[in-house]
Amino acid sequence: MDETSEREPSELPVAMGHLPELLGYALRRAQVAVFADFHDRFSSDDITPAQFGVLEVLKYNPGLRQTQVSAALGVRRTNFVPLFDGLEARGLAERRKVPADRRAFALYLTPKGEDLLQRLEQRVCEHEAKFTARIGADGKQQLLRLLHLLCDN
Amino acid sequence: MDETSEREPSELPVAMGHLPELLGYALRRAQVAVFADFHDRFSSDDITPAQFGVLEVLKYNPGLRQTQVSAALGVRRTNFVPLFDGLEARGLAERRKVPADRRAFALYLTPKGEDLLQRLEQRVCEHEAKFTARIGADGKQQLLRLLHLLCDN
DNA sequence: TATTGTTATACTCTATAACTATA
DNA sequence: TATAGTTATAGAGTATAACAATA
Repeated sequence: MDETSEREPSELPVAMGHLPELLGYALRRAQVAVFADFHDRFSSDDITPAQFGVLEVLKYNPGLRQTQVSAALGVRRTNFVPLFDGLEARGLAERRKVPADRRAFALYLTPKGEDLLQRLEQRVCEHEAKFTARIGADGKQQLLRLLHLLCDN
Repeated sequence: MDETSEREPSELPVAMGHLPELLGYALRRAQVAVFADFHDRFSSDDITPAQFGVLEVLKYNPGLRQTQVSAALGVRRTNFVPLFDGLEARGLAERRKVPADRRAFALYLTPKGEDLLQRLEQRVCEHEAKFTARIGADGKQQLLRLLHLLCDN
């Protein structure tokens, strides 16, 4: 194949227009990059970011009601059911009946879930460190501040 | 209902543990917030962020091959097919045969697509302005810089 | 009547394998 | 043998409606 004529279209860089200046586009790309690294590190443990979030909330709020956990994480209560089922089936967390309200379940980590979470938290720090290395510790604090401002209105 | 005893669990704020300091968690929340606003503004035009990205890339790279467009946007070529089909069916963009390579398609905006994109771009500025108001113009530039550093390695 | 948790379901996104027609 | 585009398909993630048990 003739190199000069063949490479004609593919060697030119693609102009992205205004996309790089759009917050939504930049946020999506960054989120995909960070979640991909999370997946690389934790798929062998069968832990997704959403599952990690549930474990983390239960650690600091043992006994919270199912609907409160799902609301805090921005997951609809209907989608939270299979999400928590997976953790419970693996013995990482459990539902307990609440005498005061027989409709409700209070959620808790099991000892096994606490152990796993502790080990996960250490490795999450390494995951964070990978990206902190790219933007610096100050950069990370600035970034978190700006991201929270974006959400919290 | 007795207010003091009833509110016991729901009135306490939920502790989010380390989640607010995790880049992935903060990025996801911010992205959801920004995309929700995009959806509010553009769902009546049946335009998703991904479709807007395609139109934008075609505006600045008319005649680019299908695979190049999908690669530039981080969409697998197999998923790009129905994405572009939707735009083509609505007369916003089109595939043209390439004489030099009869396997390939070169992609173009139609005049109708150019018109729509111009109107979309104006309204995307309003969408951006909503979030820029929360973090300031400097904040936005800092945020974009940090987000790009996070991806570009 | 309203709320908690659940089921069923549907729609979008994303991911893989395999096909066709060309190169 | 490799590449461009396509099809089929399967798995997540996310959305709504409706139900049973309980408040």
